[in-house]
Amino acid sequence: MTAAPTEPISRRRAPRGSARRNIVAAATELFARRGYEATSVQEIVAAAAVTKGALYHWFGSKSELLTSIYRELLAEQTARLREIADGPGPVAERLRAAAADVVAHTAAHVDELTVWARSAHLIDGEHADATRRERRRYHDLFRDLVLEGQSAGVVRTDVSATVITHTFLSALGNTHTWFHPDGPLTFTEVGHQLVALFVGGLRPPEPSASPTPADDRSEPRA
Amino acid sequence: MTAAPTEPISRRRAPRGSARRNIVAAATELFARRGYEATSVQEIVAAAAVTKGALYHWFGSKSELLTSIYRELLAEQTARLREIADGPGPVAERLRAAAADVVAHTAAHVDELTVWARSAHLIDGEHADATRRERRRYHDLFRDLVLEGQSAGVVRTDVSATVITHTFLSALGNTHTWFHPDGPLTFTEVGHQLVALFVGGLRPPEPSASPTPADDRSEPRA
Amino acid sequence: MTAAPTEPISRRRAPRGSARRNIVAAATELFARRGYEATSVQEIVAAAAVTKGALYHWFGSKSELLTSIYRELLAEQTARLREIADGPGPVAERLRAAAADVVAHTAAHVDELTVWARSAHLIDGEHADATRRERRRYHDLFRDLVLEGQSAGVVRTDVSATVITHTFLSALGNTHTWFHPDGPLTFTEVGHQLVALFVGGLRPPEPSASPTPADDRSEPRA
Amino acid sequence: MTAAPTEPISRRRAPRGSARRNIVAAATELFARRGYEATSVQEIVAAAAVTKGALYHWFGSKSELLTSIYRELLAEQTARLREIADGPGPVAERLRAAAADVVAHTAAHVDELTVWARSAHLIDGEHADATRRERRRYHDLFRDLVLEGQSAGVVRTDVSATVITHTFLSALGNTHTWFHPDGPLTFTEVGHQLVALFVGGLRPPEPSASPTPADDRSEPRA
DNA sequence: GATGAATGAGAATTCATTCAT
DNA sequence: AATGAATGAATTCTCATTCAT
Repeated sequence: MTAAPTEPISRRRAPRGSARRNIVAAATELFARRGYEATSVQEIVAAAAVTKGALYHWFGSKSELLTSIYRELLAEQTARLREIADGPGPVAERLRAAAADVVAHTAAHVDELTVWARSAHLIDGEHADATRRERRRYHDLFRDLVLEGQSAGVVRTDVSATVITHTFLSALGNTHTWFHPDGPLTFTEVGHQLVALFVGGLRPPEPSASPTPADDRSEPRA
Repeated sequence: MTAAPTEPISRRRAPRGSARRNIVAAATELFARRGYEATSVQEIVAAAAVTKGALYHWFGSKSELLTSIYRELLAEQTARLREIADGPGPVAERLRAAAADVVAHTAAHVDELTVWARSAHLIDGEHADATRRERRRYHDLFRDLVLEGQSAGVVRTDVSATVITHTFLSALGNTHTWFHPDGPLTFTEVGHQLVALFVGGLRPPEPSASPTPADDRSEPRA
Repeated sequence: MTAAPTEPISRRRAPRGSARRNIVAAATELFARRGYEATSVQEIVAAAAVTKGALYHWFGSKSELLTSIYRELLAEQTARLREIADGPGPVAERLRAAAADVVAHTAAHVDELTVWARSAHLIDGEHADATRRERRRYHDLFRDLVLEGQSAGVVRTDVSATVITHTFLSALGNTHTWFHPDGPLTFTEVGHQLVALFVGGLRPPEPSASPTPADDRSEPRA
Repeated sequence: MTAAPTEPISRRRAPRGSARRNIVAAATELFARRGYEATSVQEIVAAAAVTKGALYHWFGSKSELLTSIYRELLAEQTARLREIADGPGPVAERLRAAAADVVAHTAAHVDELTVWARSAHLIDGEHADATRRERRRYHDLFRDLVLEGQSAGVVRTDVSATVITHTFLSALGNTHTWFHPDGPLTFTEVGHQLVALFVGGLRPPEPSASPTPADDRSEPRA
């Protein structure tokens, strides 16, 4: 199942002008640098060198603009994860690959992801719901891989696949709050360590009680 | 008979308690539910059944109100962690206890923590800086415990203590985005699993390359 | 797979009829329901399933569209009134027929008439002036019939023909503010009563002072 | 039953400053001269020499401002009508007095009434509903007087009291569309004629069929 | 300790209209 | 005869904060 097209209503045709592209680029940059709420529509159009009317021609609202940016990212990330999950190789290998891919994608789009993490809660309406559903699908894809690992006996079963998935994705989704490019570790190194931590954490525990948890269905809210 | 003298659009009073306490309670609730930026001072005073003047009497600004809420929490959390860290017992035990305490405290104050996580980036000024420094101290306290574990050989050394700390705290700090009280697991169960995952993840990996990483100093940004 | 190319916010097409007719129909309905000012050109074209370009191809402006709708109606109504006024029969009979015709025509076109009554004051320019002159001619036609009745002694002369005319046309033009199809009376019944009231009101009063008023020339403003 | 106070929420106390008064005066004048929709909030505050914030402190919205102006008028008019209706004297006399009073009040407030007549349809929400209910009460008061006249045998019964009431009030409410101060008749003269026409129209018709119409309950919409 | 009217700058959004295609 | 992206100016409304009382 491919991601639903991100557009609101209407017809298909590649924009002749570059207005839409400029708007997205400017908004991405500004949202990342100053935050969604602290960026005014006026600033976006000024940076994109278009008029307000043009922005509202392409996006129904400021929040739809934010949502659009995130949905494009999410669609791409989902496609990649699906490819890995459906690929060949032992599940342990695919799990490691999936984790590494999340790390890489996160690194490549910290800005956009940061903005969404901070401001998603301000968005409501149809678009937001659709986005949350898509995000939910992404999560489920990852969780299914963990479940497969549990079935294969390579992933501990005393922690639910859902908790494992959320933990890993949360840790990743929060790097922006602490990672500093000027720190002693590069993002690549941090990424390796995160993958190692994740993979290591999956190993079944030493002999001790390990009740198989219910395969729960906690829903992501954002 | 002419219409009664007309009045401005405004608040509505209710039997009052302690003004300051009411303000904090109302603000906490509203910030958590709608977000800091989406909550107006007007709404806070209406919910707290006080006037704007009263709010500005107790808090210098809206952002100081947010900061105050978080600082109180942070102080409490820091004190508890310090007690655990400085307590008796083997480091492995203290690590587990610290993790469990973070989980418990997080559960008890999701709202306040969520708000800060989402909106800290909007705040600046003295108060905010001080708060960030305090938050940094909290993080360092936890990391030092991890370092102690690494020295004692009970914690893997191929992942930096900083990364371990951030990972755990991030996973915890994000529970609000996915935990559902109606889901199959109670928060207590999820908490247990998170601690297990954390503790399990700390174990040194099977024989493989494990270069001791530099004890980096990545600074938390928020 | 990346998201499909994104598209602007806009209209949606439906199987088309005659563009111009569709536009008029859609505009009439929307203007009547929500008001002229509260209806955007965008909404009109959406409802008519045409594009903005098409609307501006047929009508020079939004106000010209409104004017056009009303002028067509007015022309028809004027032609009918002229026929009745110039017809055979005693003036009393023609007066009653004219009143009945106004009632019938009003009933058939409440929407269009309502819109004009409410929004004519917003319109200016050549077209609007011409329309107001035409409307004036319609009024004069009716008034002349009343004057003829006064000369013939079948209509009271203590009230000026102008006041009589305006009163009757106003009462008619306002039915939309109070008539309810679900009420106890059908529009036909209400119409009969209005004609009866009009005709009855024309009778000369019982013996009392009745100075013949100047045949004034108060001009309709809208 | 007195008219409900026109204010939105909140407490009572006479405004210290003259801001509110100035706003109402400026708005009344501008709405009358240019129309409600054609008058911007900016123009109102400029004319009232207050800031936008002050306007929104006293009125929740532009439409609430319009509604307030009308409601005050309506309350006054209702009070006067009630006094007349409940007064002493034969019903025929009270009917004439009521009509004369409506004419006088209309003359004194053409501007405000014109604005409401033209723009009421743009207003919705709570305030508008309340206003329509109040207007409905006014209408009922008048109609009850007509009904009393019908019972007493001084008013024709072949036309329903509701239709009579609406007709008279509509004719009055529409004077603004045609009366010209520069015309041959003063408003006082026109008023006298309208009252004469109304009173004359009430007389039972010459011998002819006159079925007592159902005492209908058509609801005014505006 | 508190009030609440007033500020003033700026926010998002709407809209009739144009014009290159 | 029609398209639809783009315009640009204006619109209503919000909001944290102040200050005379």
